[in-house]
Amino acid sequence: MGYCQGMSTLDQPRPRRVTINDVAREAGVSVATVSKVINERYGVSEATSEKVLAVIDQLGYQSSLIASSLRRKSTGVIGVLVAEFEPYSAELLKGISAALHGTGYELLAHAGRTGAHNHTGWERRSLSRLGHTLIDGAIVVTPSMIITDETTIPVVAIDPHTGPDGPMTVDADNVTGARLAVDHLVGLGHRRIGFLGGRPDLRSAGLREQGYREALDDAGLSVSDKLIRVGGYHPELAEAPAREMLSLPTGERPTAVFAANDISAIKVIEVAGSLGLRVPEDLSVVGFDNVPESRDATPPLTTVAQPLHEMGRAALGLLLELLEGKHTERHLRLPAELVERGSTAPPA
Amino acid sequence: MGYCQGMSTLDQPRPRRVTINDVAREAGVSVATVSKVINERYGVSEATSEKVLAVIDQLGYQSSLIASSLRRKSTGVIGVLVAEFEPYSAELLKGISAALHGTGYELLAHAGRTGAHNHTGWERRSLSRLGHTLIDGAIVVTPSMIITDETTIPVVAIDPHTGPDGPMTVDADNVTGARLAVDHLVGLGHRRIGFLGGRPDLRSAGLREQGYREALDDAGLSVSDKLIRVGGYHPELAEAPAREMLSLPTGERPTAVFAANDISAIKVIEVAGSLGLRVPEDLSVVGFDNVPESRDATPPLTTVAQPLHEMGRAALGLLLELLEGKHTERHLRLPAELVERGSTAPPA
DNA sequence: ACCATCTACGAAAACGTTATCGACAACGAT
DNA sequence: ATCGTTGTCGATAACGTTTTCGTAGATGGT
Repeated sequence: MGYCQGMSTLDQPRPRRVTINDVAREAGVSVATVSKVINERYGVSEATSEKVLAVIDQLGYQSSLIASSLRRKSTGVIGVLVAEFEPYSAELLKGISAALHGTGYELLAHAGRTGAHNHTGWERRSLSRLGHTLIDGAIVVTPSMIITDETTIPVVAIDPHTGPDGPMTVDADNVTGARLAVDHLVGLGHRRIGFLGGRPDLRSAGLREQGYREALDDAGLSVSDKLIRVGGYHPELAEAPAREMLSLPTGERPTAVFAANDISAIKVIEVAGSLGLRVPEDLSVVGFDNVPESRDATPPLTTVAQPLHEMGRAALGLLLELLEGKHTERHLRLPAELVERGSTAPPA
Repeated sequence: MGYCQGMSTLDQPRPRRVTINDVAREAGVSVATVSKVINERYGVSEATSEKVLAVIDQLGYQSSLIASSLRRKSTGVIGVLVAEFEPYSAELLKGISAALHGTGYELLAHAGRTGAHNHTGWERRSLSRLGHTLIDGAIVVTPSMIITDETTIPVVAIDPHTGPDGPMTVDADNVTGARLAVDHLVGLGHRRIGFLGGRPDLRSAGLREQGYREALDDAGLSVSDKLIRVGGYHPELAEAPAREMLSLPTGERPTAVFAANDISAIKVIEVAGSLGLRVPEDLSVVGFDNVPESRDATPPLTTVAQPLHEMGRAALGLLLELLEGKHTERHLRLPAELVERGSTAPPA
């Protein structure tokens, strides 16, 4: 019996988009001309240009990114793929976002393995889904896998670079960073320095161990397997190895421990306390990452900081240059920095 | 003289997009049919559907979100506007991102006042720039201003709601949260409870003060202006008022302080220490927000937590319902929760 | 006057989809 | 046979831009 006619008042009538056509008609020119004015193309007189701009202003016209993206073949959006929104990626995002200002690009953040969907390789799927269409390029943070360059769009990874066939990368100098930490301890006079490793599947963990070994070598100190333990990125995973190492008989027990990440380092401090060891008087501890918690630990943790902000900025820089066709460095390595706080002191 | 022909080998020839046309040709059907298959529209036989799907798979076809966005008038992207990527917004993003799984929507994060561009009202500009085209709807986090509904797209704010004319909102129950904190202190036996306010321009700060006053009233305790100080969201801004309050003569000095945010609360603990007051023996302290630092303070801070994850999820839920035309609640208020840690105890 | 050269502009063809609508065949019912 | 009906399918017109290319008019040199 016919439709309910009153319904139409319910959906508030959002005003119809004002298109380039409206502007053209109002200004008495063709759409082509309007487009040229917008994009500051050559070939339009001063007079008409002003007139068109006036109309644009008056009508409040905004060009449709979607339509123009379709025509040119780029969207002006770069994607950032992170596993999760935690402080580490947040700081990177901050750097990227800051560097984005004024470039005309937008940032599309995509979190991968939220929830139970912890399938490795989510990066590849996300990239192929978004990359074909929505984004011009991507920055992927600590990928769970090697991104091969088979993707449609340029990619730069924030990750230690592996081989010549991998994607472009930006990372902090993990080896030198670790050496900074160990050199600091050596400089304080420590001779028995333990190492508590990080997540074994993370390449950065291996590099930090390498830095540890190199630093000891250079200092003429021997590397003892008894002082090296593998840990993880969770407090629980660090507890047992930390306790083992600190329970060695005096004389064998390290006077200082370098942990591959702050989470583990803080656990070391805790375990030390439970064993009656004072930090830093009886045991010095250095971490890596400079997570927010490290500042508030007791004592505040001496640690190695990655220049996350700059890394984000650099990654974006690389990506943009790639998008603009300039061929540049394929790998950028930024220096890590030692942050001296209260958890280190000369040995007793 | 002709062009340099060798150049073409330099730009690696990214394979031409495979379009819906290629699929149609290969499958021996029309593009319309392919489109119907993709979108699971009614009116295509089982046989052709399978054939088309096979071809799609074989060719690795991915439909262009840009083109389809142009045709339908929606992009399947929702934008999240945050002032900055800090733990607070990161947690919200996490919730939103988790809730996004399976909806087919993507998340476009946009950070507003990075760098020196701290103009209030950036939300409006960002919304009008993105909203017209790139995103279907937006969630804006603690806007610096009231978002009027004049925007082209649906918006829900994560913010205390103000009046009937504002946008849809989701927030934590600041008043009840504050009452939780004060009730806790009252329950412990405190009678002189101080309040250290937050950033005066934040509506949440006012609501927390209101909760403080209500709780005292209900407990039959008088509200004394001498025990109320205005602070801010920076440690420095909290120091002077905290020192004033704690320097009152014994008998007037509060035995407990409720601070409108953790930053200030931690400063209170610090100041207390410098005045020779032990926490929690001589002074109980409760904060608000449950920032990461609160867990690592000494002693660990008792505080009120906002259910950020759920708030993000709820905001997205509201937005999606709005996008799908269902009219729902315009304002959602989620309960805050008291997190009891070590900074509170009965008075001496 | 005449041609050559510019400049300013517009018509029209893309870009890759989706939605409408009409065509056509097959089929059952009269 | 005739007439709906139903079930598949394809032409085609959008969606709002950008870009190419042709053309008309103005300019300048002989």
